Amino acid sequence: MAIVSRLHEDIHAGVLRIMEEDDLQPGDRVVESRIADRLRVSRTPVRAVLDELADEGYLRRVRNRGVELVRLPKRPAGATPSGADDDLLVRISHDRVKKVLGDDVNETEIMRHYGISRAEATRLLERLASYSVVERKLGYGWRFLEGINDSQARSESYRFRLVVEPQMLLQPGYELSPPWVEEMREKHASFTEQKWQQSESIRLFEMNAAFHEGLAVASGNRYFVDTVRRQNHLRRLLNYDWAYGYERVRTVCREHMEILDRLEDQDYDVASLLLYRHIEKTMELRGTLYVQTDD
Amino acid sequence: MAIVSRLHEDIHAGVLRIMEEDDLQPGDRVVESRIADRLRVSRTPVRAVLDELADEGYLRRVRNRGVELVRLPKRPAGATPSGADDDLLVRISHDRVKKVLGDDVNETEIMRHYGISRAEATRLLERLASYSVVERKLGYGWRFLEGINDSQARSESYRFRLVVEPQMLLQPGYELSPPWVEEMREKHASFTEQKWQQSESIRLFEMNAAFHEGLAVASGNRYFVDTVRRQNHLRRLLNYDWAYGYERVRTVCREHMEILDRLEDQDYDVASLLLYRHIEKTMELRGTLYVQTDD
DNA sequence: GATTGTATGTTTTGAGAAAAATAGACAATA
DNA sequence: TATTGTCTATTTTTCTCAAAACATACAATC
Repeated sequence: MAIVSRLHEDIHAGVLRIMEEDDLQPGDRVVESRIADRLRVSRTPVRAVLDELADEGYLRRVRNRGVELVRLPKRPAGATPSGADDDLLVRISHDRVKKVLGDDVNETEIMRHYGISRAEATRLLERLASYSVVERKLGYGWRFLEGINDSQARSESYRFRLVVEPQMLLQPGYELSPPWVEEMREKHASFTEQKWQQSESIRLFEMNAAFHEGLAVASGNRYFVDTVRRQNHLRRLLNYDWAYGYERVRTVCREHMEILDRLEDQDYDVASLLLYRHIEKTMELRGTLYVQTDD
Repeated sequence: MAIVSRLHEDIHAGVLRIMEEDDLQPGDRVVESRIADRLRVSRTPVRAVLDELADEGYLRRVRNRGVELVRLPKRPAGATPSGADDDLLVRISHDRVKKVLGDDVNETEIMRHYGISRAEATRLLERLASYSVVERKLGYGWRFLEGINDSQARSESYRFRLVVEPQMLLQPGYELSPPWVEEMREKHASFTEQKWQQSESIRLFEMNAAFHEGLAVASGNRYFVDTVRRQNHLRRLLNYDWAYGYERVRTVCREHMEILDRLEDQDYDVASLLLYRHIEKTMELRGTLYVQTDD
């Protein structure tokens, strides 16, 4: 009855989220069909996940009465929502940078190298193609686009973001969701308060990505959201090291908070300008830094 | 020996392009291995395409001497580069708008409805997902994202383009390719000179898409290019009718030419502003038009 | 009357074999 | 010596079938 499929993982996360959202207390009943409806899924896989949670002791199954909450499992604060697929995507990109993979690859090579099925290999390569990391050759095989990791690609990405992100704050009807702002403030605080460790860099990256994505969501325009999300994916593949120290972490957090402050005051023009400067500054730092660290 | 696969189609187009680029004259030899190298493909499929062209009488095969050009096949002026896959993509979107397909679909349904294999159905749905037209449900099946065709989505698209497209003309190092400008001028001229027919609307759409994409390419920034390309794909799925008359066609062509004029004069600021107004005007026209024609 | 438990039908996924298509090597030829 | 013709190995695609996973209907239970 263990968690097997993608669906089970998703539902597992979904059940936790719903129980939190509904502020369920120990003893409250968890209604299987409600959850299924809200996740737009049938009861079958929901039931399996509930059984799983019952086995782990978080829920209790009562014959013919369904399940009731025993205690909420705590979600790790900076839980990465990325699936197993994403990890492989990152691994492939890194192996490319480390020259483990050559300019050209074919599906069979990926299959064997990472021990996955052909279908998976195809899916991965297609996703990498959608991020312009690889492209399909006319015949068999794929090739990595040159300059994946050079300062050129990075600079293009920043210039692109400089155009898009500040403008999305100026869209008509721009509106942040207060709970999201709340959550962001908490997460940022946790970084400035505790001591900085290199091992936190992934969590920091994810928070950063979530910040920019959230700003896009508030524009109410799906194309801004798509765009920011794509750029986040791309950055996840390329900028995997946080090469700066604690000072930079503090600065980033402070700048993010300033932007939120302004947005909450509906001072969109200033917020937009601050976001512009924020991205610009990162671009400049990257520019100087990567001269040394690149391959 | 007929053209079978995607690769053959691509190579067919590639061979024609190369022969044009190299300005080959009747009697000149066509070197198989050169073409294969330039297209980054092995000789095998190139050979098949050359045989095909020989069968059609454009090339002549001489035993142990390869092939020589007899006459260049003329490419239709407004050739649509879209494959058979794209047609189905459009059909599915339209069937959705016409309510032939419901909110939710599954792969089997698509398979049966369009008489295609499972693999194809999956591919199509995944592509539609990459354009945010459908999304995978957590369990089995896919669902159309609401508002695919309502004025909301359209308005979001225009607002997004208003931000991105004018700015890309202002990127450092912006440079149009003279041959491309030349080609565009010719194509536009062909529309203003001849009588307007509704049947030309697809060709007009493709020219329009190529215009905007070309402006992006000149920015030298892959992310602008990706973005414009995605928007073009999306518009291909949604705005399939050119609902305006000849007057509007002329206006669009004139505005495009004005933008090219300014760009060639390196007057980027004005070009950017003109492009902004151009998109804005289209947005306003669409807004009034679709109130009547939308479901 | 809503919810759970159970059974059944559908849909998707996965693995493996056969077929199709492509890449690459080598000899023959001009 | 470069290019073509020919042949073989490799890769990808397609198909089929079984198994897994999911959706749904219906009876049982509170």
